[in-house]
Amino acid sequence: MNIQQDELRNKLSEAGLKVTPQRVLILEAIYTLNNHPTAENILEYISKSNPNIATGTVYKVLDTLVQKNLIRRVKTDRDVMRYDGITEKHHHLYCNKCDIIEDYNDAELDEYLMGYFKKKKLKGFEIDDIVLQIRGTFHKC
Amino acid sequence: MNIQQDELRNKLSEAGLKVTPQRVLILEAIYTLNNHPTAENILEYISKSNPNIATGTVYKVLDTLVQKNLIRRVKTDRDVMRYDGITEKHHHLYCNKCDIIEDYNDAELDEYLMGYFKKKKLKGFEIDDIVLQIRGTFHKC
DNA sequence: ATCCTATATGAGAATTATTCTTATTTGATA
DNA sequence: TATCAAATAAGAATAATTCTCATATAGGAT
Ligand SMILES: [Mn+2]
Ligand SMILES: [Mn+2]
Ligand SMILES: [Zn+2]
Ligand SMILES: [Zn+2]
Repeated sequence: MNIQQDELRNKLSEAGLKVTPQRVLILEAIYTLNNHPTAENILEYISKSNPNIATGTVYKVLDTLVQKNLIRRVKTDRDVMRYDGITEKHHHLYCNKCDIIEDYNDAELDEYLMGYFKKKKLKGFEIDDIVLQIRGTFHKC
Repeated sequence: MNIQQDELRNKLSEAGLKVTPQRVLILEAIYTLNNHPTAENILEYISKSNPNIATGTVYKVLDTLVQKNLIRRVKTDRDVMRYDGITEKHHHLYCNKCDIIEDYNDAELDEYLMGYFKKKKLKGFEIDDIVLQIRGTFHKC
């Protein structure tokens, strides 16, 4: 995991952020814990190896990372925030039966949508980004 | 507004819910306050005419209405819940500059997407519903 | 029309997620 | 190695939501 550590450190300093152990740990946790962890998930994971990290620090760092586009917030209809380490365009499958949010990549569809909205301009609105929230149920659930 | 009141009462009893003044008021508030109000928005609106409604009741009723599919929760990346009185399929424009979430209807696109995912089965996942979250900026913002 | 009872509400305490405050520590730069 | 703006720890504070329970009420039964 040391090689990744260097990547993480680079990401942070490229974003103009001081490289602190807490920030590295939090980024690492987000990449390791897939399925769009909550602040609490992250805190819990880190606490195992590093029980002295402060709750407030986790929230503060998460905000900073979002601000610098190193991570993203995930839209949900729950009152707990979830975070996404993948900043490249992708969509989400939301399960009705459990709280898994799975990534869904579809370059073909993205291309279609890009073309579709290039033609069909929405009056009064400049589109930055389109994410599909696909609700449904995993067979395993 | 009395004609609508009857509709609201019908909706409630058709859903198997007792028709209480609070439930009618809350449904009415959601339809009146467009832009996907929060519980607080709803409470504030109702309190003008009905200052004795309890906060807990608003949350309780909102949950009940969601359960019975009379309203929907709206996915956001904020920690306040928002509600949608429109239960028919539609998409959302999220503004980067303000907290407006505007409805977007597009039957043509819906049809395309339905066809697209009918062919392209997602392995292990049964799709119920697809909502586009279109992020961007309103020109006025 | 009145009664009955399961259900809903009001009031406010409790909980949960998140933010804020402040003293202390630390990463990066010179 | 010294400097200092920025970051963290600790825990108090706040905001959103949920819970508890005593009282009220909608709607079916009488
Ligand atoms: Mn994702
Ligand atoms: Mn809507
Ligand atoms: Zn599931
Ligand atoms: Zn706006």
